[in-house]
Amino acid sequence: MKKVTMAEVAKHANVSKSTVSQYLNKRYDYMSKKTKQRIEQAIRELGYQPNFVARSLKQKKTSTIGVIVANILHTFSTQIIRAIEDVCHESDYHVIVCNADDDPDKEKKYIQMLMAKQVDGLIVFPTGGNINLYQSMVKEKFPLVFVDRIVSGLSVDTVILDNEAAAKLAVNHFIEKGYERIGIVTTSLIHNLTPRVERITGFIKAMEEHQMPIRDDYVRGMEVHLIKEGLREMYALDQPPQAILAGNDLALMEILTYAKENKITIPGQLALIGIDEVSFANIYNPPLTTVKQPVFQMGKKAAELLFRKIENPDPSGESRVHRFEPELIERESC
Amino acid sequence: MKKVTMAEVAKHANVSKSTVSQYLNKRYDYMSKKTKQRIEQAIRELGYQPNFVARSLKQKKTSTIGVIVANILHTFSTQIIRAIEDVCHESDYHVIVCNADDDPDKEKKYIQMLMAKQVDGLIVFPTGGNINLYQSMVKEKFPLVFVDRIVSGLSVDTVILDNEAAAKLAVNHFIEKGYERIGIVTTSLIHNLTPRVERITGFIKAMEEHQMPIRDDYVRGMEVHLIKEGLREMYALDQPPQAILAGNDLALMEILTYAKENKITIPGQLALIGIDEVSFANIYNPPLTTVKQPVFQMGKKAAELLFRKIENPDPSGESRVHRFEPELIERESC
DNA sequence: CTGTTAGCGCATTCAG
DNA sequence: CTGAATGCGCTAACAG
Repeated sequence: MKKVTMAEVAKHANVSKSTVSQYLNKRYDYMSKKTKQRIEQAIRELGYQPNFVARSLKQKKTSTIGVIVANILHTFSTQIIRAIEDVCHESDYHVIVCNADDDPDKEKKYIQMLMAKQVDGLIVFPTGGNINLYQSMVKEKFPLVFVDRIVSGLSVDTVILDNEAAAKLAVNHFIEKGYERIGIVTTSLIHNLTPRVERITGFIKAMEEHQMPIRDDYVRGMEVHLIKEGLREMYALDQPPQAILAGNDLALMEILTYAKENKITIPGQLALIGIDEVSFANIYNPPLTTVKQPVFQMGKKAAELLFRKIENPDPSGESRVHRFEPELIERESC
Repeated sequence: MKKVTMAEVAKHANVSKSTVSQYLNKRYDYMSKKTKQRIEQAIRELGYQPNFVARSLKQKKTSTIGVIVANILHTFSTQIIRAIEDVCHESDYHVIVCNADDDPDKEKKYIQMLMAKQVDGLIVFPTGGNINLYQSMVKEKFPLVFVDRIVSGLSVDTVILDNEAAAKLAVNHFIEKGYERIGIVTTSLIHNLTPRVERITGFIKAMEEHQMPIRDDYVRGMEVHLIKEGLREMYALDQPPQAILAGNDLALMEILTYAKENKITIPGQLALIGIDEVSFANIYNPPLTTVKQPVFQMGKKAAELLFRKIENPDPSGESRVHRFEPELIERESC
């Protein structure tokens, strides 16, 4: 493990450190051809690699951003991460990803860790449990973008799906296909997370618009491991639902498992639509009708918003919510 | 964006910087209660956050490792990454993930970038295209661990599946179930990547052990987008295979798609086993028999090997290949 | 127990 | 066109 420094390169090339520095930063304006070549040669011979850490310290810029997802088990999270990474790599930013695991304490720890590491900005899927921390970040004008969840009363740019529209798309499709007993199943609602709440709201609104009755029995938000039990209860009703909207990919997996275990045919006995695209939607038997989020654009937008904040900090601190439109991909499960 | 420094904390608490530094590094041994409290208070009042970058520069340690995967589209890659991240977060390391996209040039760029960023070590799924670079890293004793692929002639600890065993497990299962016309389909072999080559070798050996004939027609390695065409050719034979081993998850997806498009029933008309576990194996119709890699242990092992190298650099530079045993998960596709 | 001194490797004035 | 000087924020001896 060696460590060639700029000083050694300078000595080797018979120039001063600052000349080397200028060379590295492509300020060739007033540099003689000969000097340039000597430096190039010295760098090659010594195998010199600039030290980013030292540069970061000096420049107060690490060219690194942090991404904290609430729960990496969601396909959506991983897809967004990939989109962010793509954009960042193009712009020569590095990305450090952390998974808060739906735990506000972990989220807090990661935010502090990443700030201590002097990341230039943060994209977070907020758990919602650290309002004070978020607030202080806003106050200090730390570049911050939220994804997927709205934290009310806070001025932070937020990239999010039009969740109500997503649920409506699904409900309308169910109704078009002639289904009447329609339900929605999603993961736990106890934390009032935006997507889940909005999807339920959208579901209810869409049903009302069509004058369809809404049965509480058919509207369920439960922790993942309780979903199967919830489905059992629904199926124990005298009139179980004919169609179910899966609020997200995790809920979808549970419903699929339940259907398989209980030999419920899809779409014969149960019409199914999932919000969130899943890798196997196309090849499943039957292929799964899903409501797809424009993940790549959303990730890209989040990164771009962050870059803008990093590169020209807006003193006004204005922010807005950027909604993206979902799209129904009709396949055969409904 | 403020930036409270240690100096300000020191001034605020009426002590010197080094005392604060000692406090932060929990060297309380010879510190008076009062001083300690004053420092604590100053930190709280000022909202001081230590600057990792400065510390890293001084200590020549960033507590960050880099992971470069050859191709992040493989489930295996993402699973290993998750395992590595879990282990690292426990040990307070950060992880920067890069995707070389099977491109040696990208790989090279990322290796250099990460080393410039002074990561303490690197876990890489080598593309195999940068032997010289790998060699110079070894020579400089830069902490390095390879995953999934062996680079011959290089002394680097490597974590890898016993790929031959994986293929044998599958072949044996096919044979037990009475299949005779058995094939293997995997992604392109032109780069001689370890897993693919070894899986084919394992396949052939297992067939030979059972005195089964090996038809070249049934042994195919093709780029992902050509697999369907390859399958078409296999099915145009007078005797198409009755059983196919999918060499990895990408190949499996293609086979599944082809089967669906051509209404080939599984396992009725085609028995199928995939190497690599996929998220939907359990809920697919039929549930998919797979050969599973012990991903978590492999990721953990890779991280631990790297930590050991980082923490006590072994002057001998010895290294070995760490093989992990695959496991057949029998479901219903064979 | 606490303060002083010296860098880590680099970028940036500001004189030559 | 080039070099000397200064400091980013922190740690690490070494003195008190």
